[in-house]
Amino acid sequence: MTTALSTPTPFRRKSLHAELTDAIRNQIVNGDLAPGIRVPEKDLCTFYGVSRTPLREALKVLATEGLLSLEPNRGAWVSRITPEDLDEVFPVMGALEALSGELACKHISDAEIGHIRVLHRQMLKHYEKRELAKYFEVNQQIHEAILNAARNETLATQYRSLAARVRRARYVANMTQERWAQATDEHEQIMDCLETRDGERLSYVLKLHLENKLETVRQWLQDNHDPA
Amino acid sequence: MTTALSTPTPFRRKSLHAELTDAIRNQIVNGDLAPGIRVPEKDLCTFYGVSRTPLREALKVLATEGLLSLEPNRGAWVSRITPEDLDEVFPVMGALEALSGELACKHISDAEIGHIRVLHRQMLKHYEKRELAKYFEVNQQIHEAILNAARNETLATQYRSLAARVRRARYVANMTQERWAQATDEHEQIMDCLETRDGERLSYVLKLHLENKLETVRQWLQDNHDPA
DNA sequence: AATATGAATTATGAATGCATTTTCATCAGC
DNA sequence: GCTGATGAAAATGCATTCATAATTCATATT
Repeated sequence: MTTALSTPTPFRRKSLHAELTDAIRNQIVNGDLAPGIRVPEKDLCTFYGVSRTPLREALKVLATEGLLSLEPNRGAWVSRITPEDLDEVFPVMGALEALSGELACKHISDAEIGHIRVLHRQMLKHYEKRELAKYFEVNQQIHEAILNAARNETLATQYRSLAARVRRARYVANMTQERWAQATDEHEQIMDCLETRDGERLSYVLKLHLENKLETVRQWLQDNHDPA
Repeated sequence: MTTALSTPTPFRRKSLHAELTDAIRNQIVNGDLAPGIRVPEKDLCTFYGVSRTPLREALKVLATEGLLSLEPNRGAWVSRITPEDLDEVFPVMGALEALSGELACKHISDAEIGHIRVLHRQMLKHYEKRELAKYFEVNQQIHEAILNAARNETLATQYRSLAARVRRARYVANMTQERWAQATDEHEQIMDCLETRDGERLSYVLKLHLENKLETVRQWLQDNHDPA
């Protein structure tokens, strides 16, 4: 009874609202749509060449993700990032990241550790050349790989949702040389923990790593805060 | 400059899609819409007497919350609760609840502790009379009060979202006398931690409490699992 | 009888249109 | 000059309509 087609591999095109959600989310996360600005439906409709119906569905989703705030009859704004937001979000991310470290050490394969090792070396090279953007890029890939190793989609989804909210700040946060060196050192420890599969310590290091990152982002926000 | 009206309290009627979201969420969480069943748009439209546009917006939101699953061109289903789901969700809830305990002990006021003490006594009475539904009700209020004491809306939102997903199971989970006694004892400890503001221990107890709850729910799921 | 095929039915995806609310420019009154 | 009123313009909320994909059911074929 086994044929070449015995394994079902359904392929379905994403619906428009889903694609819009992803596209607009990217626009927000990479700062293309700046925090605080209004987002009239009409503008996005003409930009994407779609009607209001699927667009509005996307806006509702992004609002529940915390990237937009909607006011009835008044439309959508890109959520602002206040210092209070950071103080709220980072502890939660810390708890989730700690859990991800713990679980990752339980489930991670040798191949995955190897892959992260490769990413780690790439990141170090970007650090030496002071290529901030590329550093961030690889950095994010490492954290993503750890998250995947935790084998918990619920955890990953929740974490990514929060990360998206603060990543907008992280992108522009210019680290001091000192902080950058420290972060790199912390990543060295993270690598160690993974290779020895020391979940408890990884949990601790990741949380610390994030707390230090909070300081960086908070600093940036103080320097660049826009008047309400 | 502080007047009676210094705190802005904008007064806006919720929009229809928001009310629908809440209403349908309740239907799902309290089991009125059972896990696994199809949810045709038309049925909900006639039930609520609304058109498809706001309804569909609500469905998108509930899908991002994990209560529904949507398949393009095929419609919506109430998410099933599998043992794998529980194994994913509970650890994440555990991490969040641990954090909430830690934060609550930092911020909770004497009045709030007093209020929780009142709820605690109520719960004990329901336990003695073996009133399961009322016990659950007050139980939930206690956890909600702790969550509020943590003073972190982000945390609260994330936690509630996960709690909603498993509450459907919790409602029907019939506890053994043994487990019930144990849970009550754990709540005694929770109360102690709050009154001594021992965040570290509360964190630990809440996590343990949740792990035990997982066992109960998992047991129920084994007994009542419906065939896919 | 069992399976496969294709038309009819039904459901969802997306665009359009109308009603209501906000916004904003203009102007009257103090 | 500032406050508040008025009406036009614009934006949002929701219903309806059209398009397209999925499902169902009758029919044909083996």
